[in-house]
Amino acid sequence: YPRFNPDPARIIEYSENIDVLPPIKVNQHNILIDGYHRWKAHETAKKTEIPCEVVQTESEQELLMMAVSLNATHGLQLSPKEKRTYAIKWWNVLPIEDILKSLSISQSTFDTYTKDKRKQYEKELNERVRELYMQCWTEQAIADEVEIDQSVVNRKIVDIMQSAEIGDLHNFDKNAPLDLKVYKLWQFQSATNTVKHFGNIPPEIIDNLLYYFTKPFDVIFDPFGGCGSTIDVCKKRNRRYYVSDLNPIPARVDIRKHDITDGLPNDLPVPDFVFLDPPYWKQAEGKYSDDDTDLANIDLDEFLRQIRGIAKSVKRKWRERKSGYLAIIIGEYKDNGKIIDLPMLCYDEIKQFLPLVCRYQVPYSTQVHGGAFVKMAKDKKECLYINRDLMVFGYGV
DNA sequence: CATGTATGTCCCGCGGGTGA
DNA sequence: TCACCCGCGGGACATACATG
Repeated sequence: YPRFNPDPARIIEYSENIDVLPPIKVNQHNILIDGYHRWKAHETAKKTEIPCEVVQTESEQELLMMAVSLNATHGLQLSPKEKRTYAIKWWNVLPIEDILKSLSISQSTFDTYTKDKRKQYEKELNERVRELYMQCWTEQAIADEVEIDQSVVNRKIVDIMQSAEIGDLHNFDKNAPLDLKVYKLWQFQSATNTVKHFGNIPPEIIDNLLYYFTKPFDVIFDPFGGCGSTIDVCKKRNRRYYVSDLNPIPARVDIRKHDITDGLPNDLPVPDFVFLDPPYWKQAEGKYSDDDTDLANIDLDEFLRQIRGIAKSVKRKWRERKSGYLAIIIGEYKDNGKIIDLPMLCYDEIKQFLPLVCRYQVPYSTQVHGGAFVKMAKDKKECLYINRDLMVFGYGV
């Protein structure tokens, strides 16, 4: 029943004239549609029977509609407040003509009732478009998702970029503090990401890379997404991101599932910045997955071949425009006491396609060598590595 | 050639204003 | 609150353009 506040005086008035009241209206399940006051009047007059008209209703919605429209045309009209509530509730759910008719209000009244709701809806729509655009969805895919035309999406995106560029381009530090590194030694406190995932790196590394090598709305590609810290930083810094992983963790729906050993994803836009934080060879064996195609589980030659393949296909993407950066963070690896200089080996592969731009030292924030291993190293007169190399290849714009 | 993006044009509907 | 008018923004559609 649609009315919020019944009128007691009306009930008493009706109860004194029980015999002349028209029948009330219920549906097939004895749900009251029309005649609440008449019904209450019968109760007040201690009657056990009441004349009824039974109608069929298909849905909850139809039932409510019928109740409201009957109410609006006779007896006590719904108050404007009640009408407003129903107008807002039905907007974008029912055809406008039906709403206008049931509430017996004009288009302009309906418009003023629903103004706030429509504004809110528009705002949410734009936010959703922006979100999907930042996740590197194509305009057509966004259009399908939010059920508007591609051209509309295109114009919305132009708006978004124009309105954002003023502040964000030059004030990197505006929204969130940046732990900026001015020397080529990038040491940070610890990995702060709360989601536990082996091999996750401090997000400050990506933050600094974005500062030095990218601008707002650049496309950042991270095929070893892990726990998604790249996404968090990109969101903060207004960068578009395409983050994938062989086995995305369920908690992060915005990490795409993709096996980078199959090549670059075919829906990847031309990236401006590629970030590689690969699980390297047997150091992390089995810690990511048992999948044979996981880079953590393959042998050294195959690992290097994959790195080479990524560099090659990334360069192909940049064939036309000759701009973009590829960064890789990687440390040495010890195999039965024998040191494998992975950074050098990776450098050898990547430099065949892209020139080295810059190289940083990134110390591990946690203890990486056990006591026994340190002793063994001392005995064998060997020094132990304690940092990763962060190498940036590519071309400036 | 296929896919994705931008643009020109038409037109609906919304907002705002006014008077009843 | 409603009817009416009017101006304009934004959405739909078709199509041109860009890119790999």
